[in-house]
Amino acid sequence: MTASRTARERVRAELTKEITDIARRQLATEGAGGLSLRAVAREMGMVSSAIYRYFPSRDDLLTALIIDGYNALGTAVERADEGSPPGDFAGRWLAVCHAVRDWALAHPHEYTLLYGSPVPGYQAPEDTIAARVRDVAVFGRILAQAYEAGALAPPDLAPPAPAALSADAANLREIMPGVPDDLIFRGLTTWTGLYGWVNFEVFGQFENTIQDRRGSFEQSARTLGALLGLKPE
Amino acid sequence: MTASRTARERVRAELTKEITDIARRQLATEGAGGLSLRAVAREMGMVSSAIYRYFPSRDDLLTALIIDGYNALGTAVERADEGSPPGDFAGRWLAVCHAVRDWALAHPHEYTLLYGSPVPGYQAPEDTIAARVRDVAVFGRILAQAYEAGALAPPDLAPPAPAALSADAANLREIMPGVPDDLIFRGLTTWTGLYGWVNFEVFGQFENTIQDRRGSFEQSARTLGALLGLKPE
DNA sequence: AATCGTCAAGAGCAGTGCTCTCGTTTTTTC
DNA sequence: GAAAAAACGAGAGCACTGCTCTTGACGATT
Repeated sequence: MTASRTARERVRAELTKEITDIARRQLATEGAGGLSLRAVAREMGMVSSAIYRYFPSRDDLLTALIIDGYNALGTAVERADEGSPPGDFAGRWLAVCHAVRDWALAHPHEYTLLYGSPVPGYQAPEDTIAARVRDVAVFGRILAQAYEAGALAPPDLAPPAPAALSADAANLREIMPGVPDDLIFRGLTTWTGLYGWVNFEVFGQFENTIQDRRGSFEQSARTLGALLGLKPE
Repeated sequence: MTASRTARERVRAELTKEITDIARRQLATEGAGGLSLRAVAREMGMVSSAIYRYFPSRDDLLTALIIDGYNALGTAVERADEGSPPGDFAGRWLAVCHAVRDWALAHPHEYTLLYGSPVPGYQAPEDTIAARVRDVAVFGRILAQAYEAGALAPPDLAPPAPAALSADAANLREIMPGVPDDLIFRGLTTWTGLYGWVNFEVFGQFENTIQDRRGSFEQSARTLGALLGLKPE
């Protein structure tokens, strides 16, 4: 079966892709709630029930789009990271921040699917977790490498992470190997801070408040980077 | 008309409240997408079309719930702030953080309505902005008072806010009067950081990652507070 | 060549938001 | 106090949704 894909399998793969493409376009224009299997079928010249041969339910289609979204975002973040000199950790962090923001602004509805509120009645299955961690993995790598290289000079802020959190720190260390507890939690704060900003911007919370979004964002990203001890070169 | 409310006006107000109450219950159990005017009507023993006498569309019902939500969250945050000694700025900040998180965890679907992705095809009307700013107003007040009292010792992080952002800083100063530009943007970073965390937790991003959510959150809140120069007493 | 699995099509079910009309009731106006 | 006006609940109906089931045709496998 691995050898020669039958014609049927080929056309099936093509139709599946066509469905997700149309669905992604609908998603981009209408948003997650406006995604309609019937409309997709209509646009394909199919009858609505035929779609169910390819996606057993609307949620399964959504899941496919979500996985695609995680991968697209992950790829964008990875590319951005690779575009900076490996030793310029502050620059890499900033590049990652902009990659996340740029991608989110370019694909607001897909971003919403990933980091916005869960779709009504839908809950992400396990299939998504593999793709979900790609962006944060990049961040963890930067932080771990910067720490290992001794390039971090984190400011001496008040409270170190209490010992009670060491178990969670150990979990998080999978993504940031070798990093001490306190810095792990700073990293967590930094990461959620990044997405907090992007959420606010994508969801329109800055509508009448901030004009220079990119400038303010960069300022925020730099501040968060400084929190980790990342010094611009 | 202000004098004697007619019987009709009274029953109208009561029915309106009953509708929003039932809708809020539905929202709590089903989520935003599962909110159905027909279901509300059914539960009230009314015919579905009658609801439209009170709310001209589903979006208007949602708007009412959103305004209620902003007010509930605003009240919770204000109460939390008042529960701390006025001079203990770090304590007030921490109390506000926990108030936001506690309210969000207690009313996840309402929180989603406020800070999650916008509901499909729905965009918040102007009516909401009055209630929307209550929580951030509390934060701005704490920061402004702390600065005025000379209680802030913000760490010397790398980049001060560039002059290009001074216009936006001036806007934000409405909420944090007297605070210098750089601190205003640190405040913005702090605030978005808080909601970034809460979003991650409410939307299930921490599901298999963090066990001690409250502890980790507090660590993050303290770190963000330290970023502002808030020193615990 | 016959069989078996896959497929598109169509009808149909239950549900949705929303509109319109039709009597009835309440409020306002004269 | 009677007449006009406004508000109201009920009901039918439209267009739409996700989803299921059945039917008949096509393609792949033995």
